[in-house]
Amino acid sequence: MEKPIQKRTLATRAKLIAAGDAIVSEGGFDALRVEEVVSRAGVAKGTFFAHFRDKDALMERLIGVRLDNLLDALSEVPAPATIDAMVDEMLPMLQFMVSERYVFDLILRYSGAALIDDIGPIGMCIGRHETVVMGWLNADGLRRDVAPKILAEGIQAFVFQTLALHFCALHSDISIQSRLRSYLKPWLLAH
Amino acid sequence: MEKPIQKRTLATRAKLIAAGDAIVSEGGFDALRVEEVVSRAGVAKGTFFAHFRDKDALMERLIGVRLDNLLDALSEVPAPATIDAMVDEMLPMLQFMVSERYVFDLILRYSGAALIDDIGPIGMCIGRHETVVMGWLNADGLRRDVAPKILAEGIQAFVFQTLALHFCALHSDISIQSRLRSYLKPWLLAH
DNA sequence: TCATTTAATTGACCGTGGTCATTATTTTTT
DNA sequence: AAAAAATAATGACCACGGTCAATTAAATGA
Repeated sequence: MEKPIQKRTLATRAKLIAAGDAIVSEGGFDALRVEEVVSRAGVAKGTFFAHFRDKDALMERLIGVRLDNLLDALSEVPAPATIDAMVDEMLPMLQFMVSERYVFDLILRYSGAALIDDIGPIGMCIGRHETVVMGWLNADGLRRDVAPKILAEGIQAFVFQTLALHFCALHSDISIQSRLRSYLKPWLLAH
Repeated sequence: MEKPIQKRTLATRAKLIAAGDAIVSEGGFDALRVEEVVSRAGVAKGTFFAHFRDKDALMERLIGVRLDNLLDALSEVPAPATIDAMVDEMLPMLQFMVSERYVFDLILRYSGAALIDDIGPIGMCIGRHETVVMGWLNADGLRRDVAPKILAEGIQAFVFQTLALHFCALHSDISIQSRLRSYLKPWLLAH
């Protein structure tokens, strides 16, 4: 069903991604310029857009790789027994998400799939995260009156709320962890 | 403490806002171009940026006005007695928020204040909304074990989650109302 | 009223993402 | 192996947000 992709195509794409990755590790995601990517990759500008719909599509891939690494680690750990432990496990991923405002905005925008058939790397990661978290919801003391799917979606909602408020000067006196805990305890605990 | 603002300044700003408003009502927020705004207002491009930090600052004002109108209506109604009624009351505002992807993204990005002293129109509206909603939380049957402030922030989180999923093809089979209800019932109801 | 200071306006210019007709390369057909 | 068809790469070009030194108009002081 798949058309055979030329080796040249793969090579070019790899060069573009490598170039983008290098730029990001030097100056952060916000510093990435398409012109810089193509000049480092040694291709013309048009080539970039033959491989990626737009700049954000490359961004998504670069961010997706990092999220995937964090998720690999996350899916290894045993289900945390308390909300505090749950928050602690999620912390590295949250810290990456707020490492740059640009990154957070992008994750927010692409966390849902735009079209059914082009769910991007970030959407995939959010889905993976939801699955991992859903697997934690059998711990003792957690409520059983709500479907795990809804519970997991709620956790997502609170994560995004927490991170959004983190960027807000008015509310940045509270740490990410303690704010997230203050949402998750009433959401998840049986009472 | 305020420097007296020239009448000319006010007039120019009003012309810019009127022009922007006209463009938006003709073609939507996404269709607004700064060049078009200044040409309709009969001023030079630089003038625009003397009045607004950037394009989004005008956008925020235009969206803010519409949100304020919706909030005026919302703050008039008596506190809804059920979750269903609560969702129904919020619906007009939610529908505006998802009227354009562009609008939703902008509201999301500016719903928190960037700096303590420049909380923008959208941030103000989100704050107003939170206050209105917080006033609803004394209804019978709602939980009392969580601070109203946290409860209200949670409602915000679920609203954004609901709207985000609304834009996601994978999840758009469920209506905004029913999804929001499925979050708010477990969040707000005593059990 | 005129000179001086302060504030508003101008528009040529720039950075950067994205397009597309043309050219070059690879694959398929004969 | 040559011709034809399909795919990839090119770079001049455009759109559009945003900047800033120069200019013009308004407020203030004498």
